Amino acid sequence: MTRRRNTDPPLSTSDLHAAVSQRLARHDHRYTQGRRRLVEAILEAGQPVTLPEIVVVAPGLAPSSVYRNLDVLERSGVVNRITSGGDRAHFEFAEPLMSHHHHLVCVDCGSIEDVFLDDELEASVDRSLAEVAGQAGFTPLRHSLDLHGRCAGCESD
Amino acid sequence: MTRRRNTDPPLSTSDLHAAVSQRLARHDHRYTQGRRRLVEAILEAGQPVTLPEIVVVAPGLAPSSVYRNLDVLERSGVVNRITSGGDRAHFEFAEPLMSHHHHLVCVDCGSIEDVFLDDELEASVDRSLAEVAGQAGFTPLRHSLDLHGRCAGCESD
DNA sequence: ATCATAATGAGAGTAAGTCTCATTTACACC
DNA sequence: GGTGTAAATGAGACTTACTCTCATTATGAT
Ligand SMILES: [Zn+2]
Ligand SMILES: [Zn+2]
Ligand SMILES: [Zn+2]
Ligand SMILES: [Zn+2]
Repeated sequence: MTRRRNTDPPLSTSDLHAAVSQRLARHDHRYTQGRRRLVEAILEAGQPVTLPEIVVVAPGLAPSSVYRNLDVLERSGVVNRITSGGDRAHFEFAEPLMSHHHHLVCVDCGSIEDVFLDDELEASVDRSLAEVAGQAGFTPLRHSLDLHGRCAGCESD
Repeated sequence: MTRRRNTDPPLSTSDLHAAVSQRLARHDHRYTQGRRRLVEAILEAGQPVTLPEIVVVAPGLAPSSVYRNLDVLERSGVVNRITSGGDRAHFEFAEPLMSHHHHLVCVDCGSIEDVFLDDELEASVDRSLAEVAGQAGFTPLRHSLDLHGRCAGCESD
């Protein structure tokens, strides 16, 4: 598994758009204005976002279209859907558009924050998971590692 | 974080019931017949189960009561809710009623299988997570580590 | 046994997310 | 720049996993 590292420089906005366009084209999808605005809304957020958060940042986007396009972007490898944060799904850019990382999930408010672990630990995790997967006849795609707890805001209440 | 290990002997059924009863009592809840049957259904499954799977194994349990009781059991520290497997939540016994472990999540069928990693890796993971949590002012409770991929059944299609 | 309180269950209600379909937009070709 | 074709859009109906309500029943303490 080769992946973007914490120490890699971030993609520029134009590189991001180019990469998204390329991935959509590979799946015979068009990079329309609505999808551009959706991608920019996720980029501006800088953290995993829910649908209402997207619509606030990018008003005028129809919820039904945003849902459909998040689906298209997910299937095209542009975004990841995160289901750890309560009843609303969060979305963020998928690797390699974003460096490999993990999440602090608040059990009270459901907010999700990105964190980066060092590459040695990631390698050990992948090795161990590959081993148990092999024993189960399971074909690995990616791992997710969340720390559940209370964020600074909720802890102080 | 002290936790049950892979190498610990499993709890006997009567020990399980006693532990569940104690945890419920601690939260001023009663260990009723319905809750006993629910706990036994989860025990018999031996893997994380969804509500329909519970109702098949334990017919006669009213879905509304099962949902309510899964909630009570979760708040009492008896079961964990797993939301990684598609649109239905899966439930399993929480630590320390079950040894600490992780999940193989099939991206096609949503099934979830338990896997156990060695204690050294778990310790490294906890150490790294504690570090990034501290930097973010985040209070850790537990980690979750899933491997997403395709199970043997779905891969062969 | 009695009592106070918690649990039950049938069904109504909620809300995140999906589907439908008439209209609009994007791209390929000229 | 026009034209044609297939994909994308969006308003709203629909689905469904789950929660809530409330009249009835089971539970455990005394
Ligand atoms: Zn993230
Ligand atoms: Zn990782
Ligand atoms: Zn498990
Ligand atoms: Zn672990």
